[in-house]
Formats: sequence, structure tokens, C-alpha cells
Amino acid sequence: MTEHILGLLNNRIPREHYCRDPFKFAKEELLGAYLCSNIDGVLTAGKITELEVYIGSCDKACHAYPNKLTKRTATMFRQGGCAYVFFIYGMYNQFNVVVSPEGQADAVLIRSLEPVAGIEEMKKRRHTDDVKNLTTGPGKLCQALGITARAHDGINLSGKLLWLSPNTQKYKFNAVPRVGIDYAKEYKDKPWRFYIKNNLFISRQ
DNA sequence: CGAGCGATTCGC
DNA sequence: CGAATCGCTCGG
Repeated sequence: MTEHILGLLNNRIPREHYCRDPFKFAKEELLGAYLCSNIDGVLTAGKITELEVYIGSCDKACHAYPNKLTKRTATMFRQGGCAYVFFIYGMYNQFNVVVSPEGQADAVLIRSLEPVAGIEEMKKRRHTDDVKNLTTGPGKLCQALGITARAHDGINLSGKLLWLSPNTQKYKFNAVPRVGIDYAKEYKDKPWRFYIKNNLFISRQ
């Protein structure tokens, strides 16, 4: 195992960083960070290349709008630093990072990764050998890393099962509208989707 | 208690 | 472009 991979295993984004400004945190700390999983005894990891910010208080695209506490959204109201994972379309899971203090419901949807470790396992889980098709979509990356709502919703992101390892440089990024939220009225076109410039592992353009 | 539908993906 | 497929949400 290379030094680089060993570094991913041991580092964690500090817990207190998760309750800062969601946009600043998403752009400066989550973009380029490494999402790592050790599920079924296998390490998989990818660099976060694309994400979307959702704000529970005002954002009509957010499941928790307007601060709506339900069985499904309860995890988003917990203290930042845990996973909000939900099941959708009867077959896919989506992974979010909760990024607000307890009682607020802001989250960042991780939309795309650049595979870094455990690529052979990702290929098995995704039933494809095409590296570009392993983690370039929110449903795809959950499948590749073995993340499910049933097993991982609400878990701490500083643990041993699923964690975030800090980025090692600053990245230039683009800001564009989010995907699949046509119902969100005036929030539909907010440029709250961010992706690393010139990276090939992006979900859609 | 059940109809309607979704922060998607894949194949036709 | 439409099917897959199921749990959450809300209206009755």
C-alpha cells in the first residue's frame, strides 16, 4: 500500500469544521477531499470532484425545507459531521455530508468522485470495468463505495466505516445550477453545484 | 391506508 | 426517452 493511501486511512477532517458556513466549507474543504469507506473489509476511496449545497431553512430544493423535521430528514438536523444517506427511485442511494449545527438542516450532496483506492472492488460492485463510469454520479458512487441508506444514514464521518480525509491543495472550481430540481421555483437556478475545473470525473455538463 | 413521486441510472 | 422499483410524505 502506498504512503498516499496510508495517509487517507489515518486523517480526518476535524469535527468542528463541519458547522461553519456551508458554502465555504463545501468549496474550500469538501471539494478535493477524499471520501473513504471500509465496508465488508475493503478500502475504497475517491477524491470529491463535484458536489451540491442544500439549505434547509430557505431552499425549496432541500428535503428539509422549510426546516421540516420528518423521519426522513431527521439526520439533517443533527450536528454536522455525520452522513445523510437516502434511498431514491426504488434502487439508488445518495450520500450527503451534514454541514450545520444541531437544529439546522444544511447538507452537501456528493455527486462525483475520482477513484483513488479500491478500484478493483469498485469495478465488481458496479459491474463494469470502465473507470470513468465507477463514481461519476451520486447513485454510482454510493454503489462503488458500498454506501446504503439502511446501513449508513446518520453515521459519524470521523469513524472507521466511512470518513473524510482532508484535501491537500486548493482547487479552482465552476459554479452552476443543481441537477434534477426543476420543482424548486426560484431556487432552481441557484449556482449551488460546484465542480473542480478541468477534472474528467464529473457527472454531467 | 394508499396514491403519487423522487437530489438517478441504464438500456432500448 | 421510458422503465425500474420502493419508502417517504401527505391527503382523505
